[in-house]
Amino acid sequence: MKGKRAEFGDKACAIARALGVIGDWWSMLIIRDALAGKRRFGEFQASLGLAKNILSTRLQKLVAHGVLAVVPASDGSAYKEYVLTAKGEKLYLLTVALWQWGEEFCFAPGELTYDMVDKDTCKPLQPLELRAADGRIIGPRDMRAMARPAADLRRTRKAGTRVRR
Amino acid sequence: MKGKRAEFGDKACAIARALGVIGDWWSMLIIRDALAGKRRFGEFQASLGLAKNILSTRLQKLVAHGVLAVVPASDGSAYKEYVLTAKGEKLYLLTVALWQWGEEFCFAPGELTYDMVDKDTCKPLQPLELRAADGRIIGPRDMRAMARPAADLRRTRKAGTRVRR
DNA sequence: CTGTATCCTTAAAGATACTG
DNA sequence: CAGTATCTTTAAGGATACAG
Repeated sequence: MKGKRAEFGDKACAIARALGVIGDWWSMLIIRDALAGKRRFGEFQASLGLAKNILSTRLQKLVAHGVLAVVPASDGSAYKEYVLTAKGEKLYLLTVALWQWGEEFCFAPGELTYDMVDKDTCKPLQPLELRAADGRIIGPRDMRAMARPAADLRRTRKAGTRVRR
Repeated sequence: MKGKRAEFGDKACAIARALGVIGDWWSMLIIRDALAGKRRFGEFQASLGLAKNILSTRLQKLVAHGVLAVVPASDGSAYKEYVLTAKGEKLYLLTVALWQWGEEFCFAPGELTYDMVDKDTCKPLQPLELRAADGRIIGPRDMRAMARPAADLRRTRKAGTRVRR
């Protein structure tokens, strides 16, 4: 988070690169709000309570990385709205992983919090599960990193620039 | 990441709290290494290439939050080893979410990277899927936050202090 | 080899004023 | 309301010396 210090965007590790994009304390909260349907500068600011210049910087960074896109305001005003791209929307899995972990381990019993629910039924979502190719559930010690070319199982790069809605 | 600035640890949002614990640029990489089996100070330092004092601070913070635990060195030396607690191990889902997103969106075609594979078969893991209580797959726009008491679906708080291995 | 303690640099976070 | 531009603060990150 210093800046001159470590640069994560060019590391060979996918985790490091992802952190280079959304690995600061505000970005994932912006994503959370965007997933909740927020799109205006003021909505984000009111929700997050951070300084406007900081929010401005963060939004610009996320736009530069193709996570958010700027579109004309839907109410006909001259302002911008910030909407998730396909790349940004895909962060919902990360959001949920963060949410479920935080909920399980970062609250004292009885503390009030919010839960992620299925929009249709309003029932809680299942905890995320990781599965092997054959469907077996994979635990923390059943996996490892393995070198291979990045090309094969990825979608087109342009997908990241398509906007939601 | 500044410090005096925003405090995330006491927010009502589980995401904010989780970010208060592992929401900086180094912690998730330490977790990644710990999941890969690293446990010694020097192993982390060599792998991450960060200053020793920073690593020391990060390790202490993770220990303080119950993500890592200090155990006597397994080789009989007087040194410490840092092992994941159950709370820390559970971060493997977050790690994989980060990994899969980074791999899909943060690499140019043809760039070399590492993949997460099933340790037994060495085959790639399935992309994470989010499911509703009834098993339906949930996309980014099929969920929302809902207020409720934190007490009901959480495990015991002590689980976080149990160490791995 | 493991760390901790110091010192330094810098840029991230905040406050705030200002423009459209 | 929506942002940009300045200015200040401060602590995070780094380098390095030092201790067990």
